[in-house]
Amino acid sequence: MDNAEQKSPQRRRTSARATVTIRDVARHAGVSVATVSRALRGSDLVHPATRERVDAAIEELRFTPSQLGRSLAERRHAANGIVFPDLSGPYYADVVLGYEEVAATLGRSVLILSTHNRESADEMVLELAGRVDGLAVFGRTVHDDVVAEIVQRGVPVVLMARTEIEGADSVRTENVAAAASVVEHLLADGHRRMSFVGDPSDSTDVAERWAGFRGALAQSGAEVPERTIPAGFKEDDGARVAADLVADGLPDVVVCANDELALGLSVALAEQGVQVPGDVAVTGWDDVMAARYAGLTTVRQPMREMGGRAARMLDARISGDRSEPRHDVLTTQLVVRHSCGPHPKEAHR
Amino acid sequence: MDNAEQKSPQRRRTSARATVTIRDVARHAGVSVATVSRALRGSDLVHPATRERVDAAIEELRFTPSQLGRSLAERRHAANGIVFPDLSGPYYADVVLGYEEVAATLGRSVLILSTHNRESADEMVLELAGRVDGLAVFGRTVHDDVVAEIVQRGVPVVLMARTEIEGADSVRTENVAAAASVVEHLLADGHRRMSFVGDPSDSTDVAERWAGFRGALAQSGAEVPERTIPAGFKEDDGARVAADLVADGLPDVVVCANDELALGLSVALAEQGVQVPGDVAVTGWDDVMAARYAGLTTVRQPMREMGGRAARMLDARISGDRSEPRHDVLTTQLVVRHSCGPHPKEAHR
DNA sequence: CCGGTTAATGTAACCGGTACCAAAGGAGAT
DNA sequence: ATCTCCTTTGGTACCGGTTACATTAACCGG
Repeated sequence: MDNAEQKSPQRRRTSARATVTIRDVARHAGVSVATVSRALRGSDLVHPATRERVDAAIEELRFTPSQLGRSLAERRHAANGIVFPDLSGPYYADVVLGYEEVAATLGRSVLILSTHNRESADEMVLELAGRVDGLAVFGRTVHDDVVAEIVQRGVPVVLMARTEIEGADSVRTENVAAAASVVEHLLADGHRRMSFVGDPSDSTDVAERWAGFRGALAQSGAEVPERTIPAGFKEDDGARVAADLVADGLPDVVVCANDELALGLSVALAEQGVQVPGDVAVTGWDDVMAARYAGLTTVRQPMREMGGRAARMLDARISGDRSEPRHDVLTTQLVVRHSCGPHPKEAHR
Repeated sequence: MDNAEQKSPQRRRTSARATVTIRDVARHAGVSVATVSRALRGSDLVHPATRERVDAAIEELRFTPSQLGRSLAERRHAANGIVFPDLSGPYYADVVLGYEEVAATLGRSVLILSTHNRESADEMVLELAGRVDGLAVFGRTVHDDVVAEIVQRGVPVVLMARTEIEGADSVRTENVAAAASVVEHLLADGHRRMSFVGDPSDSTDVAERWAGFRGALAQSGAEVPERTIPAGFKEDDGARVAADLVADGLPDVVVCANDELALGLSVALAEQGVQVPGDVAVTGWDDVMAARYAGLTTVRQPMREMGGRAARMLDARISGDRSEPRHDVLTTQLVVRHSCGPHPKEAHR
């Protein structure tokens, strides 16, 4: 016993930053570390009087249990990760919001990682996977084999807005039918020649929207464009497209892969003297806040719910759910505003 | 030696999820754990041939070092936290974006926590503080004494958009002069009776904007309202204010504490037949994307840079910088748009 | 052929918790 | 008074890495 005290030669305790450990508390309270641990966890195997002594020691030493030690012993991180291509724009923020909200409620911290277009993205994601109990991955941020590797390592993964991968849950929004409803609405308004702006190879979502767009046009007998007008997701990309459109001749409608694109396009068109919706109708996708103020016709997606659902799915897997992977599809909603032209309501009802 | 093998009775290894540890690798490569560790860290104290054997073993066993074990041994988390009142709205997302971008570059993971208005916010933040090497705290999300506690615990803290606290760095944006410039611009346009919407007790920023607003009005000799029209930060809050304004009589200008408020207010006014800027001018703050499309006069703040700077400050502290706390103030910029009335440029130039 | 270096590796003690198992002590039963 | 049984507590082996220190082997000049 005396020896034990000798062994830990208590460095100058003047006021140095000596992190307080559970052993310090135990010594101070005159009990064993096991008892302190039990008191911490609220076990009922501790005598009230003892618990009081321990609590007093904790208070006095200002002890805070190390999350690291705890996690290592419990073999769990109590944290989930979420991976994004990019956090800019209003779209992703909502997903994170929903995710964080639910995760926090479930007692899990949230680690975020935005891959931008860094080459090191794959490594960063793998590293992240080693710090969490579960991982939500948005879109095509990482290669399929990286996701497979993580799944294979035993870390639950849920994919968001991305094609399914063996062994992982997924949540996405409905695109095909929504695209069709956009087209149908436009057709009913008398529009015929439609272009689609966006790059289907960029994301599963865009690919599906393009497919739905083509399908609906084909079914109606209207002219189906052979290819999309390729573009990214930013306002700048929209502006660039505007120039080409004016040069090449305007269609009746430009259906855009997202709102930022559509908004950038509209502004650029206006600057070149093209009236929206007078000369050309424009639609977007996402229903971001700016779309409301710009009067943009668009498709609303429940981004926040998507995040929340991803967090819940992960929680279930981490908690031991071993059922077949789930693949949820959230419904979307056409929001008609001014940018697709005055709707002749009388014409169809 | 034979005994050692007995001791770890290798559970069914059919295909079970037996996490591979550094000791497995060591055994497999026929070296000690120290050597494996050295090989992992890229120490030059490992013979090339040995390194090769170790690498082969790592590859074969698909070994990934546990971040937990590593962090515990190294006594660092390699992660930073960022705390928000709420992640909704375009404003915070930008800060997180800037923060994450820089933190990732510096090799630190990012943990986010949104306190919403949960009662347990304080505990959650304290818990978070135990998982990170440094913490960025936005606005009045947590009480001063909680921040002080964290600082005192030795965790570097940087405050964003919040009054300074002993021992912590801070970054904020300039408010007083910006508010004055808004007022001056409006006065130059001939406006006189101005109201301010927002709750100064809500945030340091709002308090400073209100102060700058009053100061500039007082200096010009114009009438200074005694109190603000209290409101939160959401579009709904703006809509509620609109009703009161119409009932009580309109001023010439309504200066709002942020853009969402201003936008919600404008729409609600329009619905009640009040023209903006014809009957009343409206200004906001933040310059969110929707403000551009709504033509809202506002003040632009470098949110992204604020986040980035916070991340860099934290990094310096974590890396051992012991200099006096820094308090950075970022400059803001008045953005004049349609909502404050046609600017009679000729009048003053 | 030998003491002194230097390179390469092994041993084991941490890091800060959790939890299994054994042990001590008191109450109640016989 | 003795024997169970139950409550409470202590000792200690983990969790999975890092690293100080010891050890061994090879190489050097004299």
